[in-house]
Amino acid sequence: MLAWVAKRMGCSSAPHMEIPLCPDGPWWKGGMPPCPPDNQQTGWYEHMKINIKKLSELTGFSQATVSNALNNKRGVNRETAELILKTAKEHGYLTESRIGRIKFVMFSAGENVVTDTPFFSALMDGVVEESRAQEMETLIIRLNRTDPDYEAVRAGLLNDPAAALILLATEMTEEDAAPFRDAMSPVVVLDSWFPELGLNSVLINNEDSAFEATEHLIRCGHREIGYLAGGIRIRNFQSRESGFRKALQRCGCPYQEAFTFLLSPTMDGAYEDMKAALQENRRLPTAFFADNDIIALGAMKALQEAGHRVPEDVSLIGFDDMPFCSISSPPLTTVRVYKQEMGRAAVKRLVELIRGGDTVPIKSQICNDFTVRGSVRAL
Amino acid sequence: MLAWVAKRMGCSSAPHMEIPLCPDGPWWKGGMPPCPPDNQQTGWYEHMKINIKKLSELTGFSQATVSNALNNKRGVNRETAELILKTAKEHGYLTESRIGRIKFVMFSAGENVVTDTPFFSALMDGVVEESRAQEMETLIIRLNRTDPDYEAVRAGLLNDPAAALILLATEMTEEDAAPFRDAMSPVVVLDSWFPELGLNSVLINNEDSAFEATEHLIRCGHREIGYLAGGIRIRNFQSRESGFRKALQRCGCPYQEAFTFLLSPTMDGAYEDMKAALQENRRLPTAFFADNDIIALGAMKALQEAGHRVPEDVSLIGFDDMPFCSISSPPLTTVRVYKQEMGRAAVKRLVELIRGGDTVPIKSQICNDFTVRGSVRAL
DNA sequence: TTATTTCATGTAAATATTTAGATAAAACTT
DNA sequence: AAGTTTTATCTAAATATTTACATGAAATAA
Repeated sequence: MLAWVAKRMGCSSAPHMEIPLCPDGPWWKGGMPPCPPDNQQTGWYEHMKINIKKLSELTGFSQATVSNALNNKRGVNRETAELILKTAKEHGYLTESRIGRIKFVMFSAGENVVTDTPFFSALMDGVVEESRAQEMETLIIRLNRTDPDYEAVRAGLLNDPAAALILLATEMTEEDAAPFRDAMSPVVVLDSWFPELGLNSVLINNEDSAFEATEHLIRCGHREIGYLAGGIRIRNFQSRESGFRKALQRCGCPYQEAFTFLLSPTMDGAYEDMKAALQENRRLPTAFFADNDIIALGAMKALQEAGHRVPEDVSLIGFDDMPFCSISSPPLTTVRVYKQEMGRAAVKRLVELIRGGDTVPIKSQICNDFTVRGSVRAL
Repeated sequence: MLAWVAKRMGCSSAPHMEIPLCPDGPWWKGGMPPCPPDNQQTGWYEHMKINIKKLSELTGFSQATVSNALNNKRGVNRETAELILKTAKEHGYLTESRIGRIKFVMFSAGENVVTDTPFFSALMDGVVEESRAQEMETLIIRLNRTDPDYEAVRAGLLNDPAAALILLATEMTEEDAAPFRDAMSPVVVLDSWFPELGLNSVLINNEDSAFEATEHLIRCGHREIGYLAGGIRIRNFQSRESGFRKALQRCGCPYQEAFTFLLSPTMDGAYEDMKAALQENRRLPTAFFADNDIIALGAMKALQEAGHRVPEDVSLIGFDDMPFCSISSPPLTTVRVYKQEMGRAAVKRLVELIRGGDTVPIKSQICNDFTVRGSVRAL
C-alpha cells in the first residue's frame, strides 16, 4: 500500500513515510484515482483486471489452452486460437509492455541475391548492440518467400504478441510487407519504404544521395551520364534511380535509354551482362551512376576488358561503400552507408513503439556520406 | 496411468487397452520399475522428484529466488545464486532436455577486424536455417573482449542452463575460450579449434586445404613460394600456415623468411603494408599463398601498382572464396569454404549434445573446394 | 471389415515465473 | 547528524506455462 501511494506520488517508499489513508486528503497528484485499487498487489480494480484466468472464463477454454494460444504454441485449433486472441485483444490483455524480445526477420525473395552481402553483418551488429543496450533479446528468423511453409512462418510472426519485429525488407515488395500491418506487436521495416502501408521504417536516404552523386558527375563536367541498373528492381534501386533522374533533369541533361544498362545484381552477373552489352558496340556515356558497388565493380571489369579505361574514358560511381571498393583499380568513388547506425535506429524506434504506445508512423532516412576516390575524372 | 504403462511398453495408449494393475503381472519390459511411480502425473517416485519447490526447501530461499537464480535474472545475490545453482546441479535439476534455444555468440577481440566480413552472413544463415529445422530459437549475443561488461555478459552465458551456445570463435584465443568448459549448457565452438580444451568444434579444414593450394603451386612449377600472412594470427591463419609449410617441406622447397610478408587483415591494410614492403625492393618469389582473399587482393593491388604482373610475374592464391574474388583482375584462384554448411553442422552437433547427453568431444572439419581461376601461372 | 495406432485438440494439476512490495543497508542532502 | 532517497536482496501471492494424460476422429494395418 505504501509503495502504491509513493508510486502515484512519484516519490520514494521509505518506511518512515506516513500517508493519510484514503480518502482523507489531497495526497495524490493530478487525475489519479482517489483511493487504492481493490487489489493492492496488482494496482488494478477488480473490473479492470484481465488475466489468463479471466480470458479462460470469457472464452470457455482452459487456462492452458489460452496460454498456448497466446504464445502460439501448437496443439490449439486455429479457430480456437483466433477466438482467444480476439478476446484477448478486445480486453486489452496484450499490452505492449509485455514485449521483451525483438525478432529480426531476414526476408528473402528466393535466391538471396541481395541479402547475402557484407551489408548484413553490419546491420545485424547494430541491431544486436542496441537491443542489448535496451535490455531486449534478439532472435533471428528467416522468412523465405519460396519456402513451402512461408505462410506458416509469417503467421507465427504476426500472431506472436510477445516479440516486436524488425523486417529486413531489402528484397520485399509492398505485397510481401502488407500483412505486417496486422501484426500483434510493433513492426519496424528496415531498408525499405512502402508508401501505401504506413509502417514505421528505417532506411537509407537513397534519393538524395543518388542525387548528390549524380550532381558530382555533373560538376565534374559530365553531360552524358549512363545508369547501371540492378536487374532486380528492389526499392533501394528504384529510389536511387529517382534521385539520379532528378539530378539529370535539374541540369538539363536528358535521361537517355541508350545509356541505361540493366545488369544482374551480383558481381559475376553484372560483369557478364555488361560484357555482353559492350559487344553490341553501343555508344557509351562519359560517366555511369551504378545502383550499387557490386554492379559498379562488375561493370568496371567488363569495361576495362573491353578496352575502356576508368576513369580516363568512363567515370563510375557506386553505392554502399563495401569493403572492397577501396582496393579496386581504380578505387571506386561511392556513397558510404551507415549500416550499423541503421540497425541501431530500427531498434530505437521499436523501443519507442513498445514503451511509448502508438504514434504516427515515422520514415527515418539515415543520411550517407559521399566518398570520393579514383573512379571519376573531371572533364 | 494407462498412458504411463503404454509408454513404458512402447505402444499406444488407446482406450481399449486393459492392463493388469501393478504389481500383478509381467506387463513391463526389461529393467523397468515394477510399479507405477508415486506421482502418476510426473512419472517420478517421491524421492526422485526435484523441482523448484524442493530446491527452495533445500536451499532455504523462496521459490521466486530459486527461479530467478536459475534463469540468471538480477536481484539475486551472487553467493545465493551460486548456492542455488550448485544445489540444482547436485540434484540433477538441470537436465539438458530443458534447453530450447541456441545462443549464437559473436565474439570479437576489439575492432571487429575479422568478424566483419561476408563470411558472417552465410554462417548465420546456416545456423538459423538448421535451428529452425530442429525447432529451436536462435538468439544473437555480442561478446566483445574490450567491453567494460565483458565478464558479466560472459557469466550470463555460462550460467544460463536454458540455452545451448555456439561460439563464433574466429577471433578467440584459447584463454578466451577456456571459461566455456564450465558452461552449464552444451557448447560448440565454430571456426576455431583449441586442442587443450576438448570442446566440441566445427571448423574449416584449413591445413589440408592450404596444403592442397600450395601443392597446386608446386605442380605448376613454382619452387620459390612466398606467404602473405595475416598480421593478426588467428587460429585459422595458423593452421593455414602449417599446411603451407608442410607442402613446402614435402617437395623439398625451403620455407624462406624473406618471402613472408606480414600484412594487416583488411583490404586497405594489406594493400598499404604490401606497398610499403615492396618499396624495400626485396627479391620476390614466383608465387604467394595468402591467408585469405582479403589479404590476397590487397596485396595483388600493391603488386600490380609496383609493376609486377599477376600472374605473369607473380602467382597468387587466396582462401575463403569471397564474392569479389571472381571479378578481380585477374580473378583470384582460391579455396571455396562452405560457410552455410559450417553453421548447419554446428547446430546439428549442438542438438546431439542436448538430446543425446554427454559424449566424447568431436572436432569436425568441413572440407573445402579448391577453385582454380586466373591468378596462378604454370611455369 | 475390425483392430490398432496415430493425430489433433483439449484439460487438471503440477510447476515455474513475475509482480508488487517489504526490509535493511548504503548513499545522498541539507 | 538527521532526514531522505536509492539500491540490493528477498518473499508471498498472483499469474503463466508445462506436463502428463484424456478423448474421439482419422489413418493404417490385419
